[in-house]
Amino acid sequence: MDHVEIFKALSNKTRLQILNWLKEPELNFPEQKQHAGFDHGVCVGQIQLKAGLTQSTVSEYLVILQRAGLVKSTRVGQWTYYQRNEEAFEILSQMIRAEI
Amino acid sequence: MDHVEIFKALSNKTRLQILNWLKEPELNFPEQKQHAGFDHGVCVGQIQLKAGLTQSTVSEYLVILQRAGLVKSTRVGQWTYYQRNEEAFEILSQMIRAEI
DNA sequence: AATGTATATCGGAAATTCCCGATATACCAA
DNA sequence: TTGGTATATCGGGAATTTCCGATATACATT
Repeated sequence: MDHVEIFKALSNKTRLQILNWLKEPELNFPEQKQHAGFDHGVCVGQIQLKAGLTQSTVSEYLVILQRAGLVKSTRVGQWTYYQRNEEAFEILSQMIRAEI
Repeated sequence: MDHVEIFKALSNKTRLQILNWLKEPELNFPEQKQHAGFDHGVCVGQIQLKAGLTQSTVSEYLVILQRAGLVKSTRVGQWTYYQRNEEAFEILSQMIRAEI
């Protein structure tokens, strides 16, 4: 786990917002409820709508978060669902308390 | 407290090292012991020697860490001593657990 | 006052990040 | 197979960060 890579992933307002939105998918992405549940997280299109940036930028941001280990992705049909990796935040919290 | 500013400050290998060195000044900066104690932290020159970067770069990095609230500085004579702001790390750890 | 030392600030070249539009890939439906 | 939708990747202009050398500022000593 590369500390610098994690902090870089967190050094962007939009990426922090995405992580925050993914804490409560039902609340922040109500539109997805009709098409799919939230079992595997939220699909890129929904996140893009809320972020107000282009599809390519949001897709790239999600890859950055995933490479840092902060989110996990699941492919279902033509959709990719992203969800938080809560374990990573717990480890990061401990790491800041003990290692940094 | 600006989250993005804090994470940007932590997104650099040298700055993470400096923060880590400042956890144990006696161990990491033994040379300073003769001239001054560690009551107010470690002076810029000592940190620069260990970092192996130029004086201007290290001074700038310390300002970045200070603006993020991660270190505190004390001016004594012609020296500026920097020490960790432990409270900030505790708050950051909690913030990652609860807010992010 | 003049000189020396410690730190801060300035100006800039190179590298990286931000965010875009265009295009490629993957899957689904008719 | 053809066309439509969802996501990923590519290429790049603009902004930011990295790190440097030069210079400015602050303090101490003589």
